[in-house]
Amino acid sequence: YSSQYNAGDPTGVPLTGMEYTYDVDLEELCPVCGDKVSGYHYGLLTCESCKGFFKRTVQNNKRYTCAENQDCKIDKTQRKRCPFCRFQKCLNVGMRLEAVRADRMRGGRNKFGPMYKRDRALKQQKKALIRATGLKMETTPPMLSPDTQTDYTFTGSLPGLHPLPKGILHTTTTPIAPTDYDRSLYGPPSLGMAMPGLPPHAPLPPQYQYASFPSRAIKSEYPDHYTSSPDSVVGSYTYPEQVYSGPGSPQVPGVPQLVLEFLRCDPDELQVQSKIAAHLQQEQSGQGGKGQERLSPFSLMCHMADQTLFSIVEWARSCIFFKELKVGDQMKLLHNCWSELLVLDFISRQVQHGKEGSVLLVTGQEVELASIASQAGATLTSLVQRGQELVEKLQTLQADRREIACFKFLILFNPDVKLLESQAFVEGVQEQVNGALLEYTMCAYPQHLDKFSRLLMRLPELKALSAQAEDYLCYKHLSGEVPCNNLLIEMLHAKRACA
DNA sequence: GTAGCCTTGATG
DNA sequence: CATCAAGGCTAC
Repeated sequence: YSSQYNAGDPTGVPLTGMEYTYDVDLEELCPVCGDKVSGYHYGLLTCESCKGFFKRTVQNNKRYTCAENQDCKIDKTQRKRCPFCRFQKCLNVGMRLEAVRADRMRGGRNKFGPMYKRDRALKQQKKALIRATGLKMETTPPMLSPDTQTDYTFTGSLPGLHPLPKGILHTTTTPIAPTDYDRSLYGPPSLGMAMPGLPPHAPLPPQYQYASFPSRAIKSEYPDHYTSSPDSVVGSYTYPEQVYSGPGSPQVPGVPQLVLEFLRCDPDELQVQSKIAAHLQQEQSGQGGKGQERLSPFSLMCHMADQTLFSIVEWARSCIFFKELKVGDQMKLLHNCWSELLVLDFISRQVQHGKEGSVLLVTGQEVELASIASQAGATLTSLVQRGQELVEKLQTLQADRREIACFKFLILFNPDVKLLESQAFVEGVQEQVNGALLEYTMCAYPQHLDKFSRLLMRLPELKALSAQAEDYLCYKHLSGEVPCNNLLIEMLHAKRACA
């Protein structure tokens, strides 16, 4: 049923990507039926009728059956025909069962309030960005689920608390500490203040839900058959981590502790997106006094890559194992693999969200492959092409978030890097990560026993691709086309200096 | 059962 | 006091 994912694009206008697109607000349409949105309901913007339908279904614990093949098209005119498929779609697009109140209390706010607020802010930011850069937006931004949020409450060290190692960063921008403002609003209050030294898995107080609304009540009220949509749904990358697990629930079976830790280290995608989008906007408005002179698409991409690199460095510096290393070793490792991490970041975004025929940027902007082919040079086009081939292979393999998270560590802790103070440690980490990834793939995908080795085979390809990308960047740099004060260039120099 | 409009009440 | 997402009501 995930084939209906793209239904919210009634215009079908093949946007060329690089030009200003008229503000036909696709987001104003209900993701379930395409009717007019009346506000946020049960987790996302929907129309009034789907809101009511969802409420009735959940409150009255309704069960429907589909007379066809459970893949009925749901639109404004046909939404009444198959409630089964309509409800399926409601769940698929992300409507939240927990937002229907078991106690039927009226008025007030629930825990989604801050998420709505955040989503609004992000939408506005994107709108401003589209004006500034002239790039098309992704039509269906993934909404952050509060459940996912709690995964990130253990932030380790905040970037910005310590100055970055001298030499790695002294460019125009200083990294801004992520606003933990929102984060603390989502998470349980006690977690929001995550005390230093507190074990990340400390038992949690049982209730942060609605007052007089025990979380257990939610589970019993709305049986699993709603929530447990098996992961086997092909291509359903919407909310892979959404499985509801109550506070203090035991760890996810089959997922090694280390892999869970890697996921915890992963930065919040929307936060990065919003930060980089804001930065680019600022960059853009600083150009040409009357706002007429836009940055070229290429230099825009450079800035984007540059900012992504910043976030990658931030990620590395705060994540398990890496933060134990001396700064000198940290730099050596990063100098060695920055481009691979950058390419992997791009690739994994395409694997998870990418639609065929276009690529998704860190900023949430979407660019048609056709427009790249027509506007970019041959080298860049072929780079993107190779990237897409790798994306397809990873999609075929069904590489998931956890595996990608392992990839990042395998790349970062490269035992081939010479002259490390903690050579043995790095080798040890590499081995541990390999073990964890193997264990995970065997447990999670027992039907694909060779998944581990197939995944590993992609790493050399990634390396080759990133090397090619580096060469390209070097060439562009030599011809003076890369904006100066660029972390990319600094990394490039540092690496070539080592070699 | 559907869907448009109404009432409610915590939040800022 | 305004906002706005919850639930409620009711003509179709």
